[in-house]
Amino acid sequence: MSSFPGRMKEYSTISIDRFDKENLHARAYFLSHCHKDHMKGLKGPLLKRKLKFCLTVRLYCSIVTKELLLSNRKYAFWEEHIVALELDSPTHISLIDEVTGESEDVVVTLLPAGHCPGSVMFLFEGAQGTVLYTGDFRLAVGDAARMEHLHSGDRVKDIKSVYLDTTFYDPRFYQIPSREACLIGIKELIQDWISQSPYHVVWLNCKAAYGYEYLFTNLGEEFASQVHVNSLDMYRKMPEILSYVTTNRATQIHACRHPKDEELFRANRLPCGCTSPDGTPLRIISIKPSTMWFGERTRKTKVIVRMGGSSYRACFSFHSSYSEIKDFLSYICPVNIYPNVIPLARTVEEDIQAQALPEIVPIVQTSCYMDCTESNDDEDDEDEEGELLNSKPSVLPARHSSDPPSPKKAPPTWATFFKAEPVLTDESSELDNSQSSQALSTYHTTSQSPELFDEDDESESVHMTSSQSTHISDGGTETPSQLDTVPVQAELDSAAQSSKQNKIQTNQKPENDPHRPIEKEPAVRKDQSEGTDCTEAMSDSQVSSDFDLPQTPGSKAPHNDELKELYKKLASGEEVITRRGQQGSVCHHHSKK
DNA sequence: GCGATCAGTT
DNA sequence: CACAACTGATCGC
Repeated sequence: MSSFPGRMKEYSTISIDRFDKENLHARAYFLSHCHKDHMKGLKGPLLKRKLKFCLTVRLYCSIVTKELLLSNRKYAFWEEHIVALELDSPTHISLIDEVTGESEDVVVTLLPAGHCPGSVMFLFEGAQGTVLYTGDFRLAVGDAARMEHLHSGDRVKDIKSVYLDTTFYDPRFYQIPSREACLIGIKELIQDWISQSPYHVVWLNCKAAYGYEYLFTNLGEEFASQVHVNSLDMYRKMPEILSYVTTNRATQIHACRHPKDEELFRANRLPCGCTSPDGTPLRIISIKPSTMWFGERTRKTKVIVRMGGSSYRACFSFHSSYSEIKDFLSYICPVNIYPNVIPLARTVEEDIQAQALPEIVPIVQTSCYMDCTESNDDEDDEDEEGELLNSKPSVLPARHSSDPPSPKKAPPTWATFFKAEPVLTDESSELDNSQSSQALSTYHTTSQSPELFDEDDESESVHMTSSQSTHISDGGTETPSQLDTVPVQAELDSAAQSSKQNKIQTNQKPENDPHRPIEKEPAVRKDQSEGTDCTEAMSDSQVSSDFDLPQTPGSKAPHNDELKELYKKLASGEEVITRRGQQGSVCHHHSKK
């Protein structure tokens, strides 16, 4: 769950994925994807009112996100204020203060995030440096290298800060099976089941959130059928999704939902109530997509787990694993890393502090991130079994250096979800309980034994239970909403105009940036281990017991009082250097050669 | 009655 | 069993 307060240190007049409280004063808004925890305040009356007076305020997002957002009427009032941007198209934006007229320019580029349809990362470039807000993301190892706009020429851009999806930023979540592997497991399970008879059906127990669409499309493709869902409205303009989903219940694959669906399932009913035409009871299995993770040295990774009876869990993750995050970071080598997800259960006392902690605190400041893992074997948390595949380098993906970025290669498979071509759509039925069930077709007589999926029960170290508490007290001292009811300066919305093909050069080096990385070579060789001075530590205030990251060597934990002061300063927008005791320490980036 | 928040569930 | 959302209780306006 995102706990990003909305604003970044470098470009504080814009708000991202957060629309309440202080964010009401932003000059521009950005939405990385359409999940509720990133839309806090977005339908609020305060914001609605602001839009009436602030004529230059816009909401920037991907085309798909705009489509999904507007498919919910509660956000319809945004329609005239949304600027939908193409992926990978640097766009100039003027951030205008409508009161003073002062203005700041940034160039934003949307990068595919692979988290759900329409999800993007925002790359901002301007006078305050290049910063990346990742939103939530699921990228595979090596994906960063394939993103053209992270590069300038044949080297990685100097990235000052990254605001990072830290959901699984913990060595416990070292690996999560790839999308492809998960898909294969799910396909096998489904194949084995539905091929037994037309009465064998599967229910995909998906949560009410975007992100399962690629499952639907792949399964639809694989089994030459469509997946039953509750509604098609949101996909109205997304033909490549639309063609694989249906509201017709006569299919063997369901992803429909009902408030009591689990209960219904236990009674051998589908959420939609579908039954077979001839009264033969359906044989239903449920498959619940859920995240499964494995330690660094775990050899086999089960992708399907039988829960007993006819329910299964299938591996599925919306977020990158620890090793995927590491790979991403080690490639882009940001100077600062700020967590977007702070998973900790605070004590009451800490909660008090938290009220004054609206701002993000860097968890890492270093000019060389990688190699850090070399030194500390992040508590070998429970990868008991020594196994092969202990290729240490896996932490630090080898390739890079000599590998010139290959932006040509197909970026994260989700590219297709970023298209939203208008398409004529019919409206579809509702839940008319009863008939309408044409005979279930597709009768595969290939009966098979149900034992495909990874069935290695050798002590595998799977999931641990931790408490990724979603209770992070809402940062931000509530300030009386000084709703800027300001005179409107009908400044042309040239601001909102996309001047595409602005291949901006990113060699701007903000002069007054104390954190400025020293001539960074993006490409990182992973062989030398000079990284002992690299830091990998969360600000103590942010560290939950779940994370236990080693503290920066040579640094000391600030006391509560110090932290309080710091938070106050941050809250007031005062410039604060939060650099943590690692002054002279530098991770030299060796040239790629 | 609406919305925000929290606790509990899934 | 790890996401993200829904439900219901409570509180305030």
